[in-house]
Amino acid sequence: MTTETAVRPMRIGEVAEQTGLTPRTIRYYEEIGLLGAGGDGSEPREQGKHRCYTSADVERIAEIVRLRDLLGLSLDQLSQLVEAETARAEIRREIKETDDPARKRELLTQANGHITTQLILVRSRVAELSKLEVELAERQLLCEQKLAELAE
Amino acid sequence: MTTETAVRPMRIGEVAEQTGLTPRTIRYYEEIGLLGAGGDGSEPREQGKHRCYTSADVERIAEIVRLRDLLGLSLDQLSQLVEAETARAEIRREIKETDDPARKRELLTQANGHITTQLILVRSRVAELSKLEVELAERQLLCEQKLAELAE
DNA sequence: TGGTAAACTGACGTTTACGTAAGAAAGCGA
DNA sequence: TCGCTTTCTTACGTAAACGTCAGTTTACCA
Repeated sequence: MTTETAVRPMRIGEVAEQTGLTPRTIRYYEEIGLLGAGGDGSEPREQGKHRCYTSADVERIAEIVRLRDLLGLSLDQLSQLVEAETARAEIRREIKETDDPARKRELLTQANGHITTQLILVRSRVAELSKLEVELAERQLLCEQKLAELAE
Repeated sequence: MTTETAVRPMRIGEVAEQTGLTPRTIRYYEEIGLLGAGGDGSEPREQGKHRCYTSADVERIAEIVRLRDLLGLSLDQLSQLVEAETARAEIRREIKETDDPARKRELLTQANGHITTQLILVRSRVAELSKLEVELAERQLLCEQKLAELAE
């Protein structure tokens, strides 16, 4: 009797459905190094065999897509930003497996750095957009005032 | 003696500098209808003659670039969003020149609609990004907590 | 009224981000 | 084990957004 609630492996088609991407796009992202080579973090997959993903992989991919859409970065910039999300998966895996507290600290610090980088970018983007929003709102107000004057 | 403080006409190179675009890009935007055909709102420019822009044109172009960068839209979507920014320049010009209050009201209402459309888009984008920001911040907190546990 | 810097008009080239087609191989249920 | 669906790899195709000549033409100024 094995653990029934274990990670159900998925193939590329299902991942594509759940992320809104196409299989081709997923392969392409893997090709340019934006996604990890095997699918999940296990052994690098043998030539010709089907890719295999876990639900954790799906979450990571979905998040990359989210960053892509919201920040409008090129895939190249995106790669740098997530600094091979692959590596992060690697990190998470290693965090759970290692017992060395020094190593654990190192990994956590690294992950924290990645998050911080992303936060900085997101926040600056929010700031810029907010500024734009204010300016647009002001113009809208002006427009409405003029309309009100005309109506009196 | 002419009005010395009048609109100083600019040529494409200067506009490029001020907007951070290249002359080619400006011509391209004009080519696809994102920018108006002549430069400024005067007569449509004769074949072969230099394009001529006013500082108002520069502002409009800069704003289009801003929307492009912040929203990450395709130039096609962007065209729809600003609905030929040309038209808006046209509207402004006509607003100043017309004395017909009915026409004026119509133009103002139209301009207001454009602004509203942009505001909706910007606001939804801000909302999405803010949500992402919160999630990233939560993760960051978690990371730091774990690090703190390790350090005790 | 030359001369020169900057601009104009094609037209083809390039990069990014995938789409699409073809033939072979893998997986999985019956 | 057979058959069918889904993937795999390879490779060429494509749309968007410009870059880059090349040969002319303007616009400005000494």
